[in-house]
Amino acid sequence: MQEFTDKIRAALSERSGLPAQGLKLEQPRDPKLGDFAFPCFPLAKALKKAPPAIAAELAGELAEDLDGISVEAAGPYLNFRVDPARLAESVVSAAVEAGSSYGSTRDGEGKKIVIDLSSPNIAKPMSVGHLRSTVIGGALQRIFDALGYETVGINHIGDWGSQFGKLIAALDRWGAETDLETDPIQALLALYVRYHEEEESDPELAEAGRAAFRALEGGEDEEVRRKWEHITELSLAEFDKIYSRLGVTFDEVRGEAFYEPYLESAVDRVEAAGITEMSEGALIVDLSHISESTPPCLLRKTDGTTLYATRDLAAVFHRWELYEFTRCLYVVGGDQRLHFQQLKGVLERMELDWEERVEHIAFGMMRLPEGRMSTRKGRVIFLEDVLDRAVEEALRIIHEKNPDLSCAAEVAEQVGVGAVVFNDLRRERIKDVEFDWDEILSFEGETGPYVQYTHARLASIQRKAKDRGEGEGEPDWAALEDARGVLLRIGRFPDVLRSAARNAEPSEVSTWLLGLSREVNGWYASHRVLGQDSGVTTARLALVRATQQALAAGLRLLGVAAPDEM
RNA sequence: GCGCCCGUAGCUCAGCAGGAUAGAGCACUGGUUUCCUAAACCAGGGGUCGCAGGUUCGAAUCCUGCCGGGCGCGCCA
Repeated sequence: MQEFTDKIRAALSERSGLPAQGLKLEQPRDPKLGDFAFPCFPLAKALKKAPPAIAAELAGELAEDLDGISVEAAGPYLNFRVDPARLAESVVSAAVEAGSSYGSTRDGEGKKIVIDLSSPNIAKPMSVGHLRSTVIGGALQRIFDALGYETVGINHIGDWGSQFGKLIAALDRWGAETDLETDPIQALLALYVRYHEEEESDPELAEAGRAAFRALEGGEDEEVRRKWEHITELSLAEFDKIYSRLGVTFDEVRGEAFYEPYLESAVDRVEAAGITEMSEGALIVDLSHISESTPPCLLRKTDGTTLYATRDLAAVFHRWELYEFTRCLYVVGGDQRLHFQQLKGVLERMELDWEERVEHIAFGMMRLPEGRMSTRKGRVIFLEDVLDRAVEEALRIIHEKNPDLSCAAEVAEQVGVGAVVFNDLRRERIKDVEFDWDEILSFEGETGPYVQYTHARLASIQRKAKDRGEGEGEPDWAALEDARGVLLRIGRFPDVLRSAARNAEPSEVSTWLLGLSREVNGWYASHRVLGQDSGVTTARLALVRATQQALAAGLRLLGVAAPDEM
């Protein structure tokens, strides 16, 4: 479709003298007005004429330049309409030829994008809260891949810090009475909760926790190290089960511990920049250049051990040296805004010019109706339970609506998990979401299953056409005149992807999928594909195919399966 | 107290880097299946775009203040 917009821009640029790139083509309010619109207001000043007069004049001139595109002035607007047959042929062919890679470009060739995603903490179960980073990050990685970037998805496991000292202390004290093998994460969680319950009234326990972390960080105590490694292995094995259901893979799975050997040099590097100071016994970087009230970044505690910020600093240095990224995206909740502001603040004070390539891709918090989730207080919803219930519900509906479906269990998994994933990617990532079972188990309206269902019906028509040997004639492209809405949606996909990547916003893809589904469902309800005049059937079938593939391409980027039957 | 984020229909959200009469879904009411999957489609009601100023030919969109909600604020991660 870009061929048409390029043509319009070029002609407009020629006639107005403005650079083609800056000309913004919009969609007319009412689709009846045209396919693209150009408001003439910005030209008024330069030409010293009223916008409607400019529009009228340009309409006449442009009509000569644009072959196959009609122009009409409507007040201060210029409305363009592409010849229906040309639009149909162009959009449908592009989508069908590209197939599952429709929307892909080479925009990002030679550029690297590092994405920090998921990043759960060891020894804690994955809650629906962790879903967000995993699913948003996974979608972003696929979107950037599709645009030709080289991406590096890093799962930065929270496997380090004083909490593991606490856990080891708890294990030392109560390990004998704990079964770690049957359900390791639940057992570890119970230990963690118990530690916190007893810590306050038991100074010895608190000291044991601190001592264990010191020993862990010191690296000389083999015993402590082994316990920590065991905890890590148990947890990672559990996480992998979820990741495989979500279809998420990583290029690197690195715990914070991985950066442990780099901590000293990271601190040295910051110190060498001459921006550190001692404050109340701790090593800090002052950040008052950001604002008077920005708290300093702590690199080292009074007892000499490092902190979260130190490790993230070591990690970002390491990533820069390894990849020289174009963008380094941290898909982390908005509650950590200050942390990333401080991290970037330190890089800024070090005068590293790549500081602005580091971005915090913040997302809203997942909350329960009764408030914030809290693992310690047992106020959490486990991701596994949500997936299981969604799949169960999908299976129930399949039995009800399509009892003959052959691979029902497999499709139920695709639909159930798809519903959960899509639901999370449906709204702008920045918005907080309140967890709601009814919403997540709903498969009607603006949901993943709605898009999947649309896809399945389009796939079904193609199967039937093949059986009957229909749709092999010369396509009568003009017959797609009244599928304009569908065509324009399909044609817009490459722009949607670019925008989604620029804004690191997967919801732009979900919104597009819902719009295309709505559009094609409306068309489907009033047009029959099979059994028409050969040219009409062929053209409609091609549209069906193009739409089906476009939907599949979009769903794939979001990490949602596109079953052919459901 | 200070800082950041959010605020569009009863509910959940779109509204594309300011542009034409603010759009969907859910819920509610009514309709559509001898016809390619009714997880669908069509029709209907429902809005002072939190409030007040400002910038502009033009503001849901940009700026300022206020209100409401969320999050955060040195040795946790």
